[in-house]
Amino acid sequence: MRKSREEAAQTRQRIVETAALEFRRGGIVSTGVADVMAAAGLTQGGFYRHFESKDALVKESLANALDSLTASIEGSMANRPGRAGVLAAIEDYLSADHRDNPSSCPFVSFGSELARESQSVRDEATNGLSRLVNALARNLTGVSPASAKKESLVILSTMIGAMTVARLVSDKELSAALLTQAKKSLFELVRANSS
Amino acid sequence: MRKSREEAAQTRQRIVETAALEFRRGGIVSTGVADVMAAAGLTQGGFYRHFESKDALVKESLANALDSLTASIEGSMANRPGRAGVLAAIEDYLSADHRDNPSSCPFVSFGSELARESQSVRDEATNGLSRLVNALARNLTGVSPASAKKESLVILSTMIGAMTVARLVSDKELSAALLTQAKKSLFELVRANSS
DNA sequence: TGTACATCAGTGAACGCGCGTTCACTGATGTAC
DNA sequence: TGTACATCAGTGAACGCGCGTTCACTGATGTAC
Repeated sequence: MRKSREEAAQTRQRIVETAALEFRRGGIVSTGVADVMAAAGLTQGGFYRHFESKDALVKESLANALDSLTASIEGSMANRPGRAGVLAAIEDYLSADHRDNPSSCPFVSFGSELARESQSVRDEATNGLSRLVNALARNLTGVSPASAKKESLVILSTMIGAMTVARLVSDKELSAALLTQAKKSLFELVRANSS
Repeated sequence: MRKSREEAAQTRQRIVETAALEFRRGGIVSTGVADVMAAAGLTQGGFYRHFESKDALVKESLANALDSLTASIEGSMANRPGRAGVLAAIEDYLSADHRDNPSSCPFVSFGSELARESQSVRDEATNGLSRLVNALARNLTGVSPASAKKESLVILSTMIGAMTVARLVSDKELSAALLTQAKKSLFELVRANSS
């Protein structure tokens, strides 16, 4: 039954990535350790060979999900210099595709649950948010770095809020309007601050 | 043991109001029926004399919380005509007091959980959001009613997103900056659209 | 108006179930000589 | 290089516990005459 060290490391990574998806899909509290392990093709008993607790998995999978999100936003900005890159990132983030995709922004998937998580999980969320802020700020040209970071905070707040509400409302038109109006408003903000 | 009809109706109302607070404090999934009943000074067995299921209580308490929020925002706008009222509502909503108060906006307290709730709960959330949108739009003078509603969607998205993230980050300065920058940005938005 | 009975708000214990975590076990991997 | 043994990744069952819901019961309230 014992697997090689390399296989074990791969298994561990698979659990983290599976958890990053499952927690976003079903929420942190509602998704059990057994759910994650089953989704990773394992039985629950083996979980504690890799992690100290569910909390430790939440922390690691959150870091993983936030890295994915940052990479995704950097992908949207790639080859689009300065503020054009930010416009593209906003466009992609606030798309209907992103809304309907469960493997998306962890702040949207379980943002209100994070406020009730452990200190270490909230620290991880804070670090991940800072990475996002920096990624956006790098493309917010024409203002000081400090101003670019402040502008990033507003952009992220609006994107996360609009997407959170667009996900929960049961009216499709209202949901689409939330994304459209947030997009339009952020476009104006990003363009206005460039001059 | 039996209580009069009037007393029973008061008990029911007390359960709804207690639940509206407890669900915001602890989240929907993590707060049990027994928790709510105990907080209301009752034992869990009596719950089903008043409600068909936990889902029915979630729905009613959500409506109650959203009514409170709308009343609170209308209170901020009272005696401040037009856009000045909206500025006051934004100021109050994005305050540190509001962030540190668990009995606040349900979209912040359990917004990401709502996306996974039943259709009827999401319908209630949608109706409540529309009431909020209308309350704000009434004070957004100088533009058409349709434009005022669209502007309200952006204001609410930014307020909800900023507050959600401000609640979850463990860095106090970052949390304060999120509220401050969102406030500043929305003030500019509300003032710009008035002309 | 008074009385006999039905109703039902609320209690407290129990139901089946799933949770996070623990543990005995298996057998392939890793290590010591 | 080969062998004997220790290690440990993963399994499957069990632990105590809390969940949403049900139910028998109590006794004050409501109703019918």
